[in-house]
Amino acid sequence: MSLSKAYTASEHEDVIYKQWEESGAFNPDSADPKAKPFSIAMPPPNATGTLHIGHTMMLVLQDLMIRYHRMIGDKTLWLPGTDHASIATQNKVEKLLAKEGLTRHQLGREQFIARVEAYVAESRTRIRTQIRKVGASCDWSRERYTLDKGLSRAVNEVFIKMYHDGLIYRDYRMVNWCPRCHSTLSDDEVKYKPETTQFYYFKFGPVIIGTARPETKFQDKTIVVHPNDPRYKDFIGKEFTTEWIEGPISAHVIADPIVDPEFGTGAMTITPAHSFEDFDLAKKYHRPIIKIINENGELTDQAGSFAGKNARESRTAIIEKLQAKGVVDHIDEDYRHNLSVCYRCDTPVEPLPSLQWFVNVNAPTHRGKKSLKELMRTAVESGRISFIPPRFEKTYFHWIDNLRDWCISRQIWFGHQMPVYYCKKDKGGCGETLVASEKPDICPKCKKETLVQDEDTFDTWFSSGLWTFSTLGWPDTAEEKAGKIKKTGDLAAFHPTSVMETGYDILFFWVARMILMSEYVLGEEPFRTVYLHGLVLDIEGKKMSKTKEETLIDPLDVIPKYGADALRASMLIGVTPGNDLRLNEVKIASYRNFVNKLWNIGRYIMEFSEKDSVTDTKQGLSTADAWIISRLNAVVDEVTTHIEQYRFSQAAETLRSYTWDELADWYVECAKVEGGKQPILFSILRAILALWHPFIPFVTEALYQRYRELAIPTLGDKTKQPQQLIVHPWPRVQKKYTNKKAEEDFSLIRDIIQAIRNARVENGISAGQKIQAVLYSPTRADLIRSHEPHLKRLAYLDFVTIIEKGDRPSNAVFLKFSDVEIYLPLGLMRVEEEKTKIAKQLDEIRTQIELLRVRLADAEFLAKAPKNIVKKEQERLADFQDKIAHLQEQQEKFTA
RNA sequence: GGACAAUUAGCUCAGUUGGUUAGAGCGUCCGGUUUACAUCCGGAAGGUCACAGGUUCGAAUCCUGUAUUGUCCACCA
Repeated sequence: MSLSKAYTASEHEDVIYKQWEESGAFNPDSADPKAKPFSIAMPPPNATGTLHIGHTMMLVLQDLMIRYHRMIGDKTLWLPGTDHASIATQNKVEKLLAKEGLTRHQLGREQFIARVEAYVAESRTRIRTQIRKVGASCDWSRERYTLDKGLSRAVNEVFIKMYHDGLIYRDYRMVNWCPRCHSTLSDDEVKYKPETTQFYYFKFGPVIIGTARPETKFQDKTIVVHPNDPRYKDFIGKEFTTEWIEGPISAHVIADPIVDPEFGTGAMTITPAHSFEDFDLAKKYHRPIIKIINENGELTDQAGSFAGKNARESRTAIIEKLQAKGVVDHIDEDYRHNLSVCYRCDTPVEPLPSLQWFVNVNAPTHRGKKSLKELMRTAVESGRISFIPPRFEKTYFHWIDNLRDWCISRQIWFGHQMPVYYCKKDKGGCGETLVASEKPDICPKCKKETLVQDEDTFDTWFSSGLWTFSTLGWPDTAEEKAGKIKKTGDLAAFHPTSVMETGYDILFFWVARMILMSEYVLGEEPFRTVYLHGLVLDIEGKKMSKTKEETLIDPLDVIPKYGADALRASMLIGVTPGNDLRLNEVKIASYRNFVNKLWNIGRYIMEFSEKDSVTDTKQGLSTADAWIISRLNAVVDEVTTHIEQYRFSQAAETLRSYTWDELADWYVECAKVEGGKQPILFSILRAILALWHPFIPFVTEALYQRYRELAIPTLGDKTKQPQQLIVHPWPRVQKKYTNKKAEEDFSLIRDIIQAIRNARVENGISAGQKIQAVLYSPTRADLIRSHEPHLKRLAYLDFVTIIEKGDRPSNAVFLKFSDVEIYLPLGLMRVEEEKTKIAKQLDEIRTQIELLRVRLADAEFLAKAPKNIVKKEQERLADFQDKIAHLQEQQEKFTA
């Protein structure tokens, strides 16, 4: 079967993926057990539906690293999975239910969870297919899900461990509450939206106070001012009665330096239950915490006639009422601040006091008495974990410094339920709180069957924080004795993982928490390198969103159209770590062309190159042969270094330039002239297919399989030819093929041809028209003579004269490289244009010469610059002077 | 308010520790179906590397400041 003229990705991709999967290549168990391990835990996509372009980004980068390491012979594991994503998934299903006119409360916890599980099962199936579409070579036999039994056990074990270590506590504290999700949110789960709103000034007893949230102020009975504020000095400690929303209220004035005299009127009231700062103040001065807003966002009985009404919606009515009482001093209509909203549903967050579970990040742990904060910090400070790009280390440290205790309980139904049991007093129990991995039948204290499990579930990041090791069989694969941990199985083989590759947007949510968990639980880092990629933006530089269909790139639309390889290339080339990527369809289409070009290079080599004379190689290599092989050697070296240094884009750029500019444009053309080049062409093809494979696995695999069918002997290459490219050894640098002489010789031939082509176009010679050339060179005539057929074909010449000495033609276009002079006697030569061109060149070179002369006359430069640089500059000057002499010579010929 | 990026050709972006005349892709212009590829080939035009200082023999690259854009963090009632 021959290859088609154009590469149609959709005809190959699914077939090839199936072959890979069935071959077992994805599973590290098929690698040499003694090989060096390389592992990546795939960031588990949320089980909320479908993959988007951001997921493709991570898959593509990770697959590149995984394929490279597999090819260099590492025991390579890429472990895939999905995250139950408690709030996100619950919200999604709630939205679906809403379409049926149902709420989760109507269904009840059990039925609701069943609905969510069904939805998740469907999502997971869909996600698996989508991951395959991108070409991700992950080990499906080790796929995990955060709600798997083993992983759920891991969550309980860690919680219990922390509890007994004194790191977990339950407290009535201010939390971020989302009235829509009906749950707490951690500090990181709160987003801020700039907003312009009203800021109200009220006459409150003797002072005027300002607020943006009058609906929280029903029971404000304390005024705070700055102790040194002269305006209020006399009021401090005084008590008074004032007219307020629901009638007169008595309040008194205290002083605290927390108040900023510059802000508003410099006087504020304390709302203990609905502001983080006020809560702390209220505790400091022993004020009662009175809840004005409940968990539904409604006003409580404390709001008198407003009780039961939505708090935010009541604001206008409250203001009207206060206005009627003449309490409103004035209203600032242009108050700009940030509104706190839920990161999952955009609903304004209500700070309110609530009884929740927290992780203490400052208390000493059993790991050398270091706090969790310190553990997180030292893992990076010590250099055990490094970031790419490194600047994110600063961001990470800054986050740690500002970290407060982590609220881990959520009032969400879907997730890991807290392993906490209460002996209920209202059932006749003793009120004991019990933390245990399994529910005990009876209360161990009062021996009654009165235990009820805590209804709350864990913050989803608590479980995903364990991802690098819970997926490798922890806790069964580790044993801790006297502070020493013994790992077994996959955990011993693959942890710490090698690289964590993810978007910088979840640095805090996830990356930091994985470091926390692994350092605490295992006393080792979860990964050695953190590679952070940027966001995928649309052409306008905005984050892609489903609502903007015109600029949205959906991998599932694009892959069938352009191929997964094209999409992969467009996300790998011209992209640098940590920087956002603007993506559009035009870019993907251009890489489709790029893939097709590679296909055709392969197709030419395998199906059109001359098949005879395998023996030719015995006669030695031609200049072109030696050159392309020498260059390949350099390219293998460069590409390998770039990949090892995580410079993927530069690796691809190096390869692209070799494949196009050297192999396709020059060597293949020379091979046509010289003939009988199959062994070399095949050898090079195989190497570049291997080098390209991590970037564009499908087209390279498709070509390789055809290659194997043909079984053409290659040049001195004894490396194994496995059935599939995915397990082909990575090309190695072979120093004996490095040939600087051939590189120099060939570049002279190339320069000559290019100069002739250029002169042809500039003199209006049509592409098909053959011309004559006279080449003069005292030292390189033999080399040129041996490339006469090349010159003829590639520069479109019908007659070439090559001489060492003697007369040169006059009235011809004249070009020069080192001692090679080229004369093109063109009948219709454009004399004026030639003259102008020469004059322009002379100008440019003279400027350069002037610069160089100044530099080389500079004593400081000569004294301080390295010798090789000085030497280079001297050579350049000589070169320029040489050139200028020839240009002048040429000029004279025209004027003659 | 603090921090971090980015600013290089019309567009999207590279440019590894400072060292030739700063590169690529796309786009533009001119020419072309030469038996792998028009999803192609040949040729060309196009940049005072945001701005102002500084360090250096030498700066797109290092330092300081400014401007613009973006992101993150904090947040005052």
